Parts: sequence; structure tokens; C-alpha cells
Amino acid sequence: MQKRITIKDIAKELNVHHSTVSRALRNDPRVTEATRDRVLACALKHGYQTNMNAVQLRGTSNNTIALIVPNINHTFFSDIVSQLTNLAYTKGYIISVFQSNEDYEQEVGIVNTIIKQNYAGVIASISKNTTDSKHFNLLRTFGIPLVFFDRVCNDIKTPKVLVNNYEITFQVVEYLIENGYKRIANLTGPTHINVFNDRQRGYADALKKHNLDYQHQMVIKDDFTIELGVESLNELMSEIEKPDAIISSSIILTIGLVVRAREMSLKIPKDLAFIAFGNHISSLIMQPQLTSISQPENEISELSFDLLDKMINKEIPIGTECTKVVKAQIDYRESC
Amino acid sequence: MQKRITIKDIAKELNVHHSTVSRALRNDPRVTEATRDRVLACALKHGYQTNMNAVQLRGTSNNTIALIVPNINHTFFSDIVSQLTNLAYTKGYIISVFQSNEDYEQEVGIVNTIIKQNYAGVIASISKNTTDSKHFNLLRTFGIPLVFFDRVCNDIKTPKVLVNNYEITFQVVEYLIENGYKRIANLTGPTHINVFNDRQRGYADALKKHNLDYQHQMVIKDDFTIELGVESLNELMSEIEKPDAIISSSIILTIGLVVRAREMSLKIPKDLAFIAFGNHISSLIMQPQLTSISQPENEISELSFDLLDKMINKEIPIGTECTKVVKAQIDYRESC
DNA sequence: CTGTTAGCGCGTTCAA
DNA sequence: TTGAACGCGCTAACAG
Repeated sequence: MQKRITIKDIAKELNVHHSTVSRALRNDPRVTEATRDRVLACALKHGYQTNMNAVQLRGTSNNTIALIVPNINHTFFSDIVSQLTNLAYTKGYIISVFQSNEDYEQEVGIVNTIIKQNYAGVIASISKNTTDSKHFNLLRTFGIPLVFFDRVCNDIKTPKVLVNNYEITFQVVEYLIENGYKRIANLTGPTHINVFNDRQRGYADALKKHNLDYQHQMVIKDDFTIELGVESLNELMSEIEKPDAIISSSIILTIGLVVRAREMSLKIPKDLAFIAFGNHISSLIMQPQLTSISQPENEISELSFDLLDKMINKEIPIGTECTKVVKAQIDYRESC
Repeated sequence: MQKRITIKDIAKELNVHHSTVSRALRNDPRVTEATRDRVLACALKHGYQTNMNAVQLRGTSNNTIALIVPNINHTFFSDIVSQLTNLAYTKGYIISVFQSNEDYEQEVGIVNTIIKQNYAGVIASISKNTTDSKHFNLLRTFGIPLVFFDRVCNDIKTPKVLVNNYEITFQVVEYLIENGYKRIANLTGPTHINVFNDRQRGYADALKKHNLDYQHQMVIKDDFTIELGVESLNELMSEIEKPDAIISSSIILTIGLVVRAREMSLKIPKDLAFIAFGNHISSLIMQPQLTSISQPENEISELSFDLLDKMINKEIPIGTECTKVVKAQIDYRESC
């Protein structure tokens, strides 16, 4: 490995001062076109690349945005990763994605790395096991802009992009009730996360409005998997009062439910109806097709990016509270 | 925003020299336990975080590995992202993921960012539109270790982890022929990418061995999507000699094929058989279940990480050629 | 238009 | 055991 080429090397080769090289490389008008051309040619010849560590050390910020997601395997998050990456690219940023793996410790490690490396900004959705928000507060201390989306820390003052989970769940439950379902179960995540909390409240309130007795909120603390779906259905169907409809916070989980329901020879939607959050291609390919609740990933991506961009450009000061709510929609298919 | 706290600030507050603080923070034995404790307490109090830009500027490397994938939406890649992230975490690294979006320009931008930021190493799978490998060669110039997996640049000397695409495709075609299929089409990606090239050769050689006339390699240059699957089936079925079986390089594409086949009232696998590369949950949930070819993501992740780790620790010198081949397997289900 | 100088935060000399 | 001084690569301020 050869030594990394620096502006000083170029300066020496061209018999100019390194500050001239620096200016030439950044198209500073105070340098002759002739020297600029020589510098650029020389830089190209040697494959010169700015050492961002030196630049950032001086206080100038970079153009890399960190995106923290709980799990890249879930369509909701991977879609947002894709869209944000493209969006950011057109605006001259680079997106660097970190997966917390639904783990608080890893999330803390990621945030610390982001601080140590001086990223331009952070877009984050928190892990299921995050109850403490110290690490995100630290970002503010270091002047790094932060935008939350979907799963957020309630106690942190920063822009947030949310989905109307309460309303849509309420609406979904009413839809099921109107279609004759009376024992509706809700499979969801831990209450301390806003998303699941909202869904639980929407569910409970809709049941209350229609005076239904049966109420079953089943909380899944770990990552949503097919296996957990299978187990959950076993558990639900071994109870005395079995559900006739299940709302699930994850399509992957729902696939486990459906696979197990088929094994049990339950007819969908006659014996058991399903509805799940998320728009996964499986919803289309399975028979009956899965009724699902799609969240506007593109809108979430655009709003989040826009807010962060404005924070980076100081149009929105750090610590500003500002919450945008986007609307989910029910994709009516055949499973209810 | 308050000023970022540095070792000098801590030094001033504690009336010691900043070099003492530096030593204390890194558990240098040459410092009194008493002063060390004072320093650590003070650092904790102020939420001190090392400025990695300064550290790296001095030449010390960091612990962040860059992972470049064409598209995070595809299960194959998102699984590898997940697994590598976990694996790296247990070994003290942080994985930062970049998506090239199957775009050469973006890939170049990503590699430049990696160089500018001095990452510890790179694990990469190239985009479909990458025909030139200059940017990856640049990594070597800057002494940054590189490991390729799955889709690789053939002309770059560096460790690679590959899948036995030729053999498995050959085997799959023979399996179809043995089951009576005679007009087998192959939907795949551009020939200049090793993965698709291997599959095309495996396909062609198997046909030749069994003296089958019908040969149809359909190359998809863009990202594999459901829509492209639908279009592809339209095209294939509008020909005079229609296929009776389709091998596809992507499950997502295959879902498009299947959706369209159902619309055309084609019976699967009687009228048309399907087999696809990838292990996606849709394979299980659709009826008939999709026969597919699963690639050992965990093995690929482990081998790739292990090779990169060794390169970072100088156990394997940069520029070493070393190719590991892992075995895909056919998951026999109902679609053939 | 170009050169000089200083300093960003850190770790590593070398000296005390 | 601690302090002083230097330099990593770069840019901004100032001087010529």
C-alpha cells in the first residue's frame, strides 16, 4: 500500500503552496485557471481523494446522513431505506444505514459511533427494547440534527413523522365488527413504544364503543417472525374463548399465523379473519389475499428527509418540536 | 448547541495536561489510579465522546465496516445485512450499509465516501450496471481491505465469496427435464455479472447435454420487480413456442410471473412450472408452494466477515486472491 | 493571484 | 508519574 496522497504532495510536485492546491480543488476564484487545471490534472492522475477526517476536524460538516432502523428485514423499513437513499442521493447526501436489531445496547453503540464520526444528521426509528432516551439526547448536545419516524422517543424534542395508528386501528376494528366478527384479538408490540400503544388504544376504544366483551391484546416483545406467528396462534386457539379475527402488527407474523391456521384446517376468513399492518408482496400472492394496512413509506421518507435537510441547513433549529402525521390506509382484500 | 467537549476541556477543569487525560481515557498504566478516576468521572459527567476524526487523522483506523449492496429490498441482501450486522457487533465492529440502487454512479459515490472517511474495510456486492472496476481498485490504493460476495468484479484481486451458480442451475435444469419439461426458459440478469453468467452457462450446458432445442435466455437489466415479472410473462406467452417451465433469478420477479399466470388461468405446475433463486417467505405462503433455490446467507456472511476481519488485522495482505465457493440448495416444493 | 501561518482534537514522542 | 511539543490533512485569515 502506497502512502495516501495529500494536497501537500500535489503542491510539492507542482511547486506551489498546498493552500493554493486546496483553493484550486475547491474552485476558489482567486486562483489562475492555468494553475487550477494543473492541480486538477495532477489530483486526477494520482487519484486524490479529500481526507474528510481533516476537513471535519476543522468543523466543517460532511454530507453523510445516518439512518437507524430496528430491522432491515421488514418491508416497512427496507422500503424506507431504499426511498431515503434515492431521495438523499438526488440532494447530494449519502445515506448510511445502521440496524439496531431491536436491541437497546446496539442502538446506543450506533448513536455513539455517529457522534464520534460527526455525521451530518440522523433519521431514526427506535428499537422495541429502547425505554431510555439518553443516547438520543446526546445527539443534541453535539449539535447533530435528529428526526424520528414511526417509532419515536416521546420525551425528546425534535421533529417526528408519525402514522395515524390510533385512528386506523379504530377504523379496522369497526370494519371487522361491522362484518360480524365478535372476538377480535390484537397481536402487537410493547406498550411503551408509541406505535403499539396507539394501536392498542385504538383497538380498545373501538371495542368499548361497540360494547364488545372479548378483548385480547397479545404483546410480542421480540422481533416479529414466522415462528412467533405459529406459536401465537397455538396459544390463541388453545384458549377457552377463541378469537374469530386477528389484527397483527406485522405481516411476517401473520404469515406464521396463516400457515398454522391452514395446518389446523381453519377456513379463512370464515373461521378466522386476518388483517395485518404492512404492505408486503405476500399479501397479494397468498390465497385468500391478505387484507392489510399500508403505511405511506414514500410520504414518510420525504417528510423525514425534508425535515432533516432543513435542520442541517439551520432552517429548523435543533430541539424544535414538530410532529407530522401521515395516514395509513386499509387495502381491502379477501382475508376478512 | 454547546461546544463539543474535548480532552483539553477536561484537562483544564482538572488542572492536568491534556496528554494525561488522553492516557487516562485509554487506560494507559502510566497514570495514577486517582487521576484516572477523576478523569473518567469528569468525562462521564460531560458526556465526552472521542472525536474519531482527530484519531483517524493521525492514522489510527476505526472500527466501522462499510457494506455495499445493490438493493436492500431483496431478501438475499437484507438477510446478509442483518447477519453481518450481528456478527460484526459481537466482534466489536459496526456495520454501515450503503445501497447502490443497482446504479454505477451511486456505487462510485459510495466508494469515494468510504475512502474519504477512512473506513476500516469494505464488503461489497456490485450493481448490475457496474462494468468498470476503477473505483474498487482505488480502495486498494488507499489501503482499505475489500471482500466481494455474490456479485463480484472478476478483474480485482481480492478475497471473494461466491455461490456455485453454474452447478446448481445445471442441476435444476436437469431436474426439470427429468420431470418432463421440454421448453425451459431462463429469466436472469446481464451476462457481464458473474452470477448471471454462471447461471446462463449452467442452463445452456444442461440443455445441450440433453439435446433440447428450445433455449430462451431472457435478460433483465433493471431491478427485478413484480411489474417486470408481469411484463416478462406477457412477452414469453405471446411467442409462438411458449415455455412450459421458467427458471427465474428472483423471487420478486417470479411473483409477478405467477400473478400473471393466474390471470391467464394457467395451471401451475401443469401448464407452467416455476423455480426461483432465493428464499423468500412468499415461497411458503403461495399455493402451490414455490420450489426455490436457497443460498446460504449465513455462510456467506460468516466467510465474508472472517476474510475481511483477517485483512483488517493484516493476517491476509491486501490484494490477495482467494475465492470461497458456497453451495446453494434446491428446496423442492410444489411449483414444478 | 499566491504564500505564510495557525489551529481543529488527538496520541506519541521526548524530556523532566 | 506528568508535561511540553509536534504533526496528522486541511482550510481560513492574513500578508505579500
